[in-house]
Amino acid sequence: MEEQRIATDSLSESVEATTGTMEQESEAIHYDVNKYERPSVTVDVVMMSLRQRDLQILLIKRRSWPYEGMWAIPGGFVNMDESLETAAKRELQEETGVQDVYLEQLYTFGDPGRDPRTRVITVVYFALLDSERLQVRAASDAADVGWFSVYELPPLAFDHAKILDYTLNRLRGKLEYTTIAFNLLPEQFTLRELQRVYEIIHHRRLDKRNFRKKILTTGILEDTGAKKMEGTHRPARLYRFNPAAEHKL
Amino acid sequence: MEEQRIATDSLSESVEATTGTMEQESEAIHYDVNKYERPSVTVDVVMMSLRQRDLQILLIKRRSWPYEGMWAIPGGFVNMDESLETAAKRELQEETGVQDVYLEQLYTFGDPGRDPRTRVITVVYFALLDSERLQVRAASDAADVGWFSVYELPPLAFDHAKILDYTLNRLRGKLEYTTIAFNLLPEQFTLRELQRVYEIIHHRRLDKRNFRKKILTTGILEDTGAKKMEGTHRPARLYRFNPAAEHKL
DNA sequence: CAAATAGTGTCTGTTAGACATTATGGG
DNA sequence: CCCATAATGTCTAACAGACACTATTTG
Repeated sequence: MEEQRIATDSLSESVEATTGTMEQESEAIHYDVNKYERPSVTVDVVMMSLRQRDLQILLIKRRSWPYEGMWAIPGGFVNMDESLETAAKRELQEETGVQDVYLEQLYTFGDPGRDPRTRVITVVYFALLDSERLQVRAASDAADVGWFSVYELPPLAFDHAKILDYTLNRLRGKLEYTTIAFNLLPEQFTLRELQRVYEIIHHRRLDKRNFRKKILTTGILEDTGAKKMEGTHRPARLYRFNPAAEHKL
Repeated sequence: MEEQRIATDSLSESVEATTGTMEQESEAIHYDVNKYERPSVTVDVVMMSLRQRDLQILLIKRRSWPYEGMWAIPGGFVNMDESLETAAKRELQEETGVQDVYLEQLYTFGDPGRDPRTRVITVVYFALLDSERLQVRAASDAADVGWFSVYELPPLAFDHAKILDYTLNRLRGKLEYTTIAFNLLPEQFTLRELQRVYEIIHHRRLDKRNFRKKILTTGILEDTGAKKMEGTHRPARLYRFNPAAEHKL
């Protein structure tokens, strides 16, 4: 697995920008911060979770122009004193009340004219939310916030359909060579539940024996000893993700 | 291959930003573009090429504070009326005089305080330059611009070492499942030259027979019929990349 | 004992990697 | 004919995918 739990940590710390066009200035004091017109910068966060055995994302309904009444990916301005990741976490907190989730920077969209109000550059993050912790807040959703299946999306504001397309592809790609899937599950889970994560994201059925063989031989799972009993059938072993074996996937 | 030649084309066109915090405004006319303080946005471009059988990148020497005298990745402000990609292309053009190269958005760094002058958010792109076309301009390099081996870098301004680390990892990863390597070669090339690209980027030797078998069975190469004769030995077949077979890699 | 889901192994085709010799051109 | 590099095939181990039956629990 390439990413840390908070995927951008290792990179966004103290990385500095080059400022080639400023080079004619020879002293800090000569630099005029108001010399150039500046774009607005926002952060949008694609929040995904497994709900009702489906891969769903959180959208908000726009209450004003432009695209009034349409659904959109939640986002907001980056404050002058907060990092991009902090802004994304704030957005997450505001919309879902959840903290400490998998968060990864996806892509930055910055075409002029993309927002009719002013020049807006948006950095898109995506977050994966553990289905169990999310249940708590599920009921508190306001009327203009909703979870939607990524496979049955409503018409979206701006070009958000493309962003989601991109997100889903990224998620699918990383599923194979990272441990990203565990972020969608509670701490303990059964192999069947893990298989379901893969099936829902890839949108196709997998062979149970091959799946279990593949996962178990990597040694990435740890048997908790506990079992999950539900319904009238044989109980399933509960496993937990073993971060120490992360490199094996 | 996931990326197009200009990798961001399919995504950066007409994608729009959400602006959750603006929702209290109900009419366009009420929106005050000067309401919030805004960060500066720059684009940095990591330009890579194969030179002297080495993977090299272009750096510029800083002439002013901060990090005066240190080497840095070239970059500059994004103009209000140009897209991020256009800004990156402009940067490329200014530094190398080359157009129509592989260009891909990498990551956006935006921590506050990363630039002591003001809040600067930088979108980092990386470009791969065909070694042959580059030769033309090689001599015109000014004293404060230089090509450096990614394996022997000078001390870098800001946290540019981390950016390059990230870039190199991305390049290595994509080498396996995309046709990115062809962007470092002229239109026609021998199998040995292609192998060398892989060897230099992975920084280890590859087995000639296995490499050729793997590449040729994908059908991604087209025999031009021509041969490359140089030195006192058997001439090598010249191939060309067949974009129609791109999906096979 | 019926219903429901958990749990398990074999065979086969494909792929990755180790490895050595012959071919063809120029001087 | 010498030198230098191009070009080629086989064997083996690991992995991916197809495929069917037994185990354990509740009611």
